[in-house]
Amino acid sequence: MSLTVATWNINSVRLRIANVERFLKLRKPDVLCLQETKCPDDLFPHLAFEALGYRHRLVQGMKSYNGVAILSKVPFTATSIHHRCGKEDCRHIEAALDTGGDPILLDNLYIPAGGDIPDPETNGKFAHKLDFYREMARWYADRRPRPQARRGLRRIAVGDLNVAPLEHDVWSHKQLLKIVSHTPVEVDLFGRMMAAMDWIDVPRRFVPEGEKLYSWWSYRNNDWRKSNRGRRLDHILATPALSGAIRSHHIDVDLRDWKLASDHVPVLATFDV
DNA sequence: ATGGTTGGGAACCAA
Repeated sequence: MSLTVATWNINSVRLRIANVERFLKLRKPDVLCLQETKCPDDLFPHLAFEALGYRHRLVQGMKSYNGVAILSKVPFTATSIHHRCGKEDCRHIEAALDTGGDPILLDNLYIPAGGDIPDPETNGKFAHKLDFYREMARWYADRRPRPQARRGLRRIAVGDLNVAPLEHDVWSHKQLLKIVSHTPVEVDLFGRMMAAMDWIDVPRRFVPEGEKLYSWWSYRNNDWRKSNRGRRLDHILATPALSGAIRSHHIDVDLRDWKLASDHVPVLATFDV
């Protein structure tokens, strides 16, 4: 079957529920992973998703900040809520998608943004971000199968990872080297997390590293398209077992122009599973 | 500089 997974930092699911519905009707992903829902679980707009056929939902939200949700047409069996760095701040949930055969494990991640100053000594938010990456790298390393079994491990990780790892994942590599999201220490830790599971960077399968690719544009630009000072902060990763199943990707840039747009746009990938 | 949330103004967070 064809499996399309979408990830979107929605920056308040209640405020932008009409945009979410419009997107789901337009692209019809099988699974949508949201970050920054900013919505306690008892207020989550379940009915809107139920009405569009997203009957399987895993939601972990809190008041004001963070929050992640997996909305799926595909049934999932096992689910996990992960607490990271000793906090319960709603940044990582996991579901096992039942697409026939072995389940496909799906991680929905909202990694800390890290604040303004890229110094863990003076900025606790940046320290938290680095700790989160270290914890994820260790967690994936512990789950990486032995080489002879690696063929079988089907896992997808998506989300707002708040790091733009490649030179052309930002509008100016040189000018962002000291800006949080593109500093060498973050890019190194991103690489360590990638190596821990042998992750494939799905969009970069289709877009060469020399081409610009963004999923986020600041609200603080008058004309985001004209200035085009973007960054690729939202990612879709897949294990080598899914390498031959990757069919296509799409970054829904035009949604940045919708009324009441999020500063992030959806990233989608389609697999033949 | 802009925007969301909370809470009823200003602070915190986003990146």
